[in-house]
Amino acid sequence: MAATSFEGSSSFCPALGEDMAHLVQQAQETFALLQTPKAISDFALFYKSLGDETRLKIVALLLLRDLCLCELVDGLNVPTSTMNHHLQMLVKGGVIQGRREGKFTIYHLNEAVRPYLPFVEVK
Amino acid sequence: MAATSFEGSSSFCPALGEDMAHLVQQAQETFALLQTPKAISDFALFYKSLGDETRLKIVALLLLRDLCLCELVDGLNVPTSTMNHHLQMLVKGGVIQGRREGKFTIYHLNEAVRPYLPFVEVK
DNA sequence: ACTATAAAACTAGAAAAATAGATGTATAAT
DNA sequence: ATTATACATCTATTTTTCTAGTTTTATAGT
Repeated sequence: MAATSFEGSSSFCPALGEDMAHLVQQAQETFALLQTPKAISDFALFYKSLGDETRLKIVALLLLRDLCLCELVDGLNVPTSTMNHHLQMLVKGGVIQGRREGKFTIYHLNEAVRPYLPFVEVK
Repeated sequence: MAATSFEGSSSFCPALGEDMAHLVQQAQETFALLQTPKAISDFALFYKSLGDETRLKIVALLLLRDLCLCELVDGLNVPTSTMNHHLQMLVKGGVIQGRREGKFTIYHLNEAVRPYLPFVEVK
């Protein structure tokens, strides 16, 4: 019945069904990213949170020193609610943390992410 | 006329207008990211292109070896046109490159981006 | 060579889902 | 009461995904 030599594959690609299934399995064993649904969703959130020009400017300022929301509003000239929205995206992405100090919330870059910011000058 | 001590600033934030303007200027001098509109847009595109679960899976597979579109379709089980769209986003983001070989387009990870992929196991 | 066929990749367009940004209100600290 | 932040909601825009159709390349047959 089967007209082709490869069961389950109707493709003439370089690597057929069997080969790709094997490669996908190898990737799952190699990268923590692929081992749980949460892992991959966390990584996607991390990159997504950095994929916006305003948020990159926020990160650049936080690389120099910790800043509160109102300072960032002042420096980058965006509305408070918009700034708050962007800061929460960066918190969800694991890029920054906020700590309450009196009536201010001071935002701080997670040091662990520094190596993954290509625009940081490495001396 | 001015009721406050700081012209142009109505804020009692830790750092006021003058201070923030200075910090923003310092950031512009420090980070190439902030020096041209194209630079920041390129970085945003880079991160945006990685901020999607399907595209992270593509990158994981391309870390193992070069693959054509149809192999990725076979391995990740998404429609051809959807895969093509994601591959073009990754190309625009500077994460991968494609080269035509006969009727295939082989996609290849740009080696320069490896250090910025946190999910790569470093041995 | 010429034609027909099929595979692989690309493109166009639209529906569905997610996000950016604005407005207004609520909470917390001084 | 004032200031700083958080939140809830809404609209406009963007992104994701899919269907369908087109182009390019390779192969088979004549």
